[in-house]
Amino acid sequence: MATDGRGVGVEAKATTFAHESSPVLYGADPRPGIIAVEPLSDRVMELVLAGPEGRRERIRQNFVPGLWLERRELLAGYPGEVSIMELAGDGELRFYATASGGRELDQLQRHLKAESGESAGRRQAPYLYLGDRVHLHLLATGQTLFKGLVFEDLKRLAIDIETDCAPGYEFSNPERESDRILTIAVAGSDGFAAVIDAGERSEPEMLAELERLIREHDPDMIAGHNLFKFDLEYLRVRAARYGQELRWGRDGAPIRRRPSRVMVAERVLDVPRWEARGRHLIDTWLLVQFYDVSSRALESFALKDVARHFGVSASDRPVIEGADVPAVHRTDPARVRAYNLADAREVDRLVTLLLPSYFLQAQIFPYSLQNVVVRGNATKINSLFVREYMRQGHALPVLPEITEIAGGTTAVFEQGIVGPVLHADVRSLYPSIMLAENIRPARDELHLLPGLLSQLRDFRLAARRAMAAAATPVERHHLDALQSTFKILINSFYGYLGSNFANWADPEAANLVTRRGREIVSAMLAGIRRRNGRPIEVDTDGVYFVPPDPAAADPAGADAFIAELGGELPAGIQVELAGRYRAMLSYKAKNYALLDWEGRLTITGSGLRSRGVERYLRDFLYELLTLALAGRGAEIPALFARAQSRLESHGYPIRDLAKTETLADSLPIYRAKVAEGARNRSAAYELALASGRDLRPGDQVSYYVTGNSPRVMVADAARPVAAWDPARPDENAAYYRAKLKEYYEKFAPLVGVDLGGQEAFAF
DNA sequence: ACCTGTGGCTGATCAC
DNA sequence: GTGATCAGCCAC
Repeated sequence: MATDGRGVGVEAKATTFAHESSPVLYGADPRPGIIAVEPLSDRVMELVLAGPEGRRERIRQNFVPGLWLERRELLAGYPGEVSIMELAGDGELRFYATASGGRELDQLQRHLKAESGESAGRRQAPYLYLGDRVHLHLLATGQTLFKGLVFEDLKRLAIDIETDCAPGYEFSNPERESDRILTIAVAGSDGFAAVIDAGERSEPEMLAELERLIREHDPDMIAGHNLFKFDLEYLRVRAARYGQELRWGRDGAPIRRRPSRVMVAERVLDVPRWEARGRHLIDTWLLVQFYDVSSRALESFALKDVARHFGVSASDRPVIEGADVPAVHRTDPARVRAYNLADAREVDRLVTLLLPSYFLQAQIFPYSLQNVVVRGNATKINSLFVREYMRQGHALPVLPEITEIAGGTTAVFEQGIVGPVLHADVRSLYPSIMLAENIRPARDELHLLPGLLSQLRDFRLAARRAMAAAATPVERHHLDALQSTFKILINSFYGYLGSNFANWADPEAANLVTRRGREIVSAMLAGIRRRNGRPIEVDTDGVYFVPPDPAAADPAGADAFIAELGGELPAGIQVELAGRYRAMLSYKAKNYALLDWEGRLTITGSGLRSRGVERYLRDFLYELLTLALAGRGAEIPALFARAQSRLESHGYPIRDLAKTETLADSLPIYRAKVAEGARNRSAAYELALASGRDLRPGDQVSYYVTGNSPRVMVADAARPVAAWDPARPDENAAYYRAKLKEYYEKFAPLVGVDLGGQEAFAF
């Protein structure tokens, strides 16, 4: 084995332009072809490198970890070996201390914690310790993963298992002897696919065969849907039955598991972390969680629903009407195999859709692929600052004090149905303000932020231009992934300024950005009004308004109107026409419905389309709004009557009546909060507790309401959807009818339907 | 040990 | 019944 990999040939395909040459963005070490970085021991890192003809080589590097200190005196009395370096500049963290190995660094950190009484990461801590060794090594060396490679250079293997379930139980449990693994399907990017079948092998033989396949195909990444919470755990527990481990590491090391939390927007998920040395483990369920933060379009996170959403359902999937498939055809081995293989193929297609953006980020940020996925954008941007300040021997500032930051303007000026409507939007409002006014963090002595931001903007423009000129669809796809990744980063810089846990955050600068934003939007509103337009609703960087005359609603007229508006705004601020609509229902702030000129309806806002609302109500509202905005309001009472009678005749599938909620607290914490009176009881948690399953934050519970009265305590009357029996439908029709009626009475008058007679007098 | 932000709406529960 | 509070979801 080589001791230094610089001579290793890399079959890298050149990307279209030289963005990777920016050391601040990509790190100062251009070493290409790094597939993975793994701690081999306390003092040695192992790099997996792309070699000729798809081969993989391994080299070793010294690992010299360090941490930052405010004062030398903190080291007083520390018995271990430390070498200390004084840094330039005004930052408080002005000493960098290196230890001889990982264990020694942890020991040093414990000393500092005891000495200062503060743990790392706390605002007052006089030191900065980073526990992620791969991160630290990449920071210190300026290396990043995947330079000079394209996504397709990585060898992928998708995996999925089907398991048995004892009669009378709703879920498989690996601890139950009978609930053995039925099949294991694998599908590789090299076209390889196979199903390991319980009909042909004993369970330990199946596990050994899987291990052999992994060794043979030697994938750089192993992916699965719910891999972390289900498949790996299931395989591990079954393997343990036979005294086996899952030796999936590149060097044959067993995979390791540890508990972990992942923050996805407002949610905290309990997801264990798994490591297979020298390979990346990818859970598409987790990728989908992050995707959904911006799309909010997924009905469920189950593989088949997600595959359908992305249009990647495997064509060879057996068609089964109605219910969940595994339960139906577990008894039919051929179907289990086919279904299982379809799952694995879908997983691989999801990986190719959702992972490339993270692949590109891993070329930039000094993190492992797994951590690039789970770390927040502000944390990742912080790492760029740390890396460059470190390279220049510059001191780091401590975390700023927390202050309140005011947000964007939100307002509704008119409610009800209006039209036609234009949507004017300031292009990249906050980044544009930051660039136009040269807003940067006060503590950024090296002036990194303005450079990074303008560089990213230029790279993005270059990528978009190259995209337009791309010779092949594959190249265009790469460039699109690149430009959209840059866009995500560009939009993260404002959030960075306001972040609570970033060394160069600057609440004053963040407040300046939002204040300018409010001023710009208010200037835009004034411009619309001066031209006799009617603003309907505004949110942060965009305005919906009725133009002054019908001609301005035409494409040409709208463009001209928007151009005039834009002409009045400060230099560097561009207004664009974000949409033209035939009609709009303005309901409340951040809540509206739009009908475009092709007759398509889009609904926006939690009050109108939350997944927390039962599907039958959402569908009813969708149809109601479609009729209302199309000028067919007279048909709405009949729509209501149809839905009412359908409820009476149990005509809705239970899925349409059910609510699905995501658990946010762990069950013990929920119980404690309820006991203290800190929160109310809630149906989802009560059912989770009653199920006896090990449900965690991030898991979902679907339930419906039983009983006869419209006024029931939901937390008591709820039953799991899986317990619903079509032969004896016990859903509370009175409850669901009352909810429908409330909805009707709330929205019908808003869209101009006269509730008439008794209904009207009921007020 | 980990963590980007503010603003807004609704339903369920519970105290009054 | 009413209002307060919490939790959950969503827009940007």
